[in-house]
Amino acid sequence: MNTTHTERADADPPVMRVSAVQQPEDRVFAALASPVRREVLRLLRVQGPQPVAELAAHFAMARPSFSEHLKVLREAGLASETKVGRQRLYQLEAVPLHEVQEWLGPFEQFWRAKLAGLSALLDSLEDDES
Amino acid sequence: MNTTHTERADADPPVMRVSAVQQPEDRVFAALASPVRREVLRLLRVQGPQPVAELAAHFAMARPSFSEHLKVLREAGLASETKVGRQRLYQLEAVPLHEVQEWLGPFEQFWRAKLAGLSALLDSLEDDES
DNA sequence: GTGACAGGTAGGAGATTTCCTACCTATAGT
DNA sequence: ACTATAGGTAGGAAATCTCCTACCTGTCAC
Repeated sequence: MNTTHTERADADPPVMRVSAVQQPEDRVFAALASPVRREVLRLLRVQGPQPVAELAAHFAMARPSFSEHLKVLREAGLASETKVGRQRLYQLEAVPLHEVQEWLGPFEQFWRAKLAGLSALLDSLEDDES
Repeated sequence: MNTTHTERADADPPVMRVSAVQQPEDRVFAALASPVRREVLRLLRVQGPQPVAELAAHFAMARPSFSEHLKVLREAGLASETKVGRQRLYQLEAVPLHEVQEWLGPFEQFWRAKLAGLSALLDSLEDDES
């Protein structure tokens, strides 16, 4: 049948308003949106902690630009720095990535179904609340 | 004279240049960067396929703005639409999320170590690059 | 001390994102 | 045919992102 009432829409259900202050989770997802920053995280993972210059060598951009990327990673909690002499060792902080993983978790059955060609299972899940 | 001939930097190792054309993976991560779009994906997951109006009811924004968000999700391959009469049913397409999951995979041991308080293990992995 | 080096901040240009209002297309019902 | 509904596109304002050059701070070497 039709829906119970006409679209009263934003009165009854919880309406999402994008808050001015960024939630921690938002910062993490936003940080991952840049290919440069994802590559930095990968480098920190496979090569371990290293100074800025060593990381920056992989990117064709001016140093201050790269510095900004590091700042975004720091503020998302994805990297930390340790001062060693006049250099700063950057280190991967992976815990926030765990939150991303947890966000993805509930979706897993869907792509699993799709990848296994089990569209039937998918459909049954989807039609379940109708 | 700011020529940087003292830096071996971008000669030897592969230098990352952010390509003008967005890779498919970039689109997916970029799509996930918005809290609005993540919430849309969640709604499609827990409530199944539904028309635009039903989805839009959860957000305090004008319809065309919401329409743009749907476009981003479509172009990232995260949602598909099916015309049904004069409405369009949007459906979750979860497969691209699998790629995100796979990107996260190699980081898992790091947050596992951290969450278990096994910093020792973490350090041994990091120093492994010899 | 002076100078070189590592890396950050300041401020701004240009591109992109995000939102808006106005308008268009397609379908359903009368 | 005419009107209402569903939802998209067009174009633009404002905010944000990404990059730059110029400059500043802190540390090592002399």
